[in-house]
Amino acid sequence: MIAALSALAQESRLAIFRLLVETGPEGLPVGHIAETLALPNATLSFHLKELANAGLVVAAPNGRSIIYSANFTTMNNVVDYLSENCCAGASCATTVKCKPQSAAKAAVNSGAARKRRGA
Amino acid sequence: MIAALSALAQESRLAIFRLLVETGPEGLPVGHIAETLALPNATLSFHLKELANAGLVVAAPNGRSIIYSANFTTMNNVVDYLSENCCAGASCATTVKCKPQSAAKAAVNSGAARKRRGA
DNA sequence: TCATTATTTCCATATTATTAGAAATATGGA
DNA sequence: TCCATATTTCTAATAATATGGAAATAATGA
Repeated sequence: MIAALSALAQESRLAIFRLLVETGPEGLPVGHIAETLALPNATLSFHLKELANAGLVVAAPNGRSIIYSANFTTMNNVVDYLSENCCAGASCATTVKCKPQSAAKAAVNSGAARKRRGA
Repeated sequence: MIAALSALAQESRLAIFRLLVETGPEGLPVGHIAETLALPNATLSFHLKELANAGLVVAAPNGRSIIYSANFTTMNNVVDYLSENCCAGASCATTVKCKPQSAAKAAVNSGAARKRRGA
């Protein structure tokens, strides 16, 4: 749990993770992330490793690229944990779980959802 | 947002915050927290300042003590933000918000809720 | 005012995180 | 095999965070 929170508590990594969540289950190659976020290769590689260690992202080699994608299961666990420790359980117990990836992606692509993510 | 995540991404601070959430809105004096968690004064003071800077706890001087309590509003914002960035919005939009403090405290004191918090 | 209690600030030290250039590795195609 | 592309590892510098003893501050009551 500390590992996941720690991984997200960093500007670049939070940006990487958000990008991957927005992208959905198909993920993105490292080079594309580097270009989008203007991060040097070594720096990005370091942060991706941190995210992967925390189980927040998953790597899938594909030809000479490596595709990274968000791990929604881990993120659900984080949100659940914080909900329970914030709200002390019962009053947040009706939280609706995240749909797995295809549903999540559809949600991302809706305009209303996108608007709120700027926060 | 980074500040709040960063504040929670540390063993001692997460323990402090959880203790204050469990305690509820009446909060605890610093000395009581120090004793419960076996933390040296200076160390605890440092971590409480971090939590306060992140807006996760609030300090209220009371006689020669200072009472710290959890700030549920900030924590709700954190959970909301992560829900939107994890679940990409729509599928988590029905999340029930935490009741303010008295309700949260009641929830804490229910056995079922307590059981789940061990995670 | 003085003693007591509660907490913070000061300080030094130790540990861990972040950054990014350059070299190394791995893959696929000519 | 050789080249180009994609990514990681190596390395080292810098910065930030964590720790806790000791002194300082603040508040209460005698």
